[in-house]
Amino acid sequence: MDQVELFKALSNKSRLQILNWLKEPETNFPDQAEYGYANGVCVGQIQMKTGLTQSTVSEYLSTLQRAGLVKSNRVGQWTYYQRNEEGFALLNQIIQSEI
Amino acid sequence: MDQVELFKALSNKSRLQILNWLKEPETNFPDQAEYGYANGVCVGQIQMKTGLTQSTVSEYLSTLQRAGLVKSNRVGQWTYYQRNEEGFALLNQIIQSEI
DNA sequence: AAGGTATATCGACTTTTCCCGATATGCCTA
DNA sequence: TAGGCATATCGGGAAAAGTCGATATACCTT
Repeated sequence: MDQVELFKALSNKSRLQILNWLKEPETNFPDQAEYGYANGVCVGQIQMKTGLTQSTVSEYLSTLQRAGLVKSNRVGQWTYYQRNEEGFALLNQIIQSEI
Repeated sequence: MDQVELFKALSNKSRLQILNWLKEPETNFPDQAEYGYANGVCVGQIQMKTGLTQSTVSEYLSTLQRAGLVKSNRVGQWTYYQRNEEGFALLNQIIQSEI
């Protein structure tokens, strides 16, 4: 992953919010409860909370995934997203030793 | 400092390079030796190493300063820039607890 | 005071990002 | 297999960032 792309992914208020919300899915996405949180939170839930359009949120999630900050699981017609803590570990490492 | 602005400042290859070079000014800016490194490295040295124009580098340094990642000292007609480690500490904190 | 040097700011152009609506894809169910 | 959802992708208009050359500012020297 390119460092610049990683920081670009973080350079947007909505994307930062999404990452933060996904730290506590139970708290921030209560409507997801009936489907469980094991796979993450589905796009529609995230979209509602952001107030952005579906296409924008889908694209933002792709951006975060390309940056390695989230990972996705497709289950049926839903795509669940959750944080990818390995990506955050890499981010920390970049900041500690490469910047 | 706004988080988004902080990450935007980091979303550019040249600015990342500058920050990295400033970790070891003696190694990366040997021509600065005759003026010392106590106040940092002056804009002209940084400009030469980047290969960008003077105006671009001056603006980039302002961007980094607004983000809190470098600090400047004006001495005569020179402006010396150096890393601001407090800014990096804040960056770490943001990543640890706010993202 | 005049000229020279280092840096900052301005104006402009190009490229990228933001965010949308429309459409396509994939999957599920009747 | 048709229709209905959930998500992804496409195309585009507006705003922001990247980068330059030209000009302004500040300071230093003579």
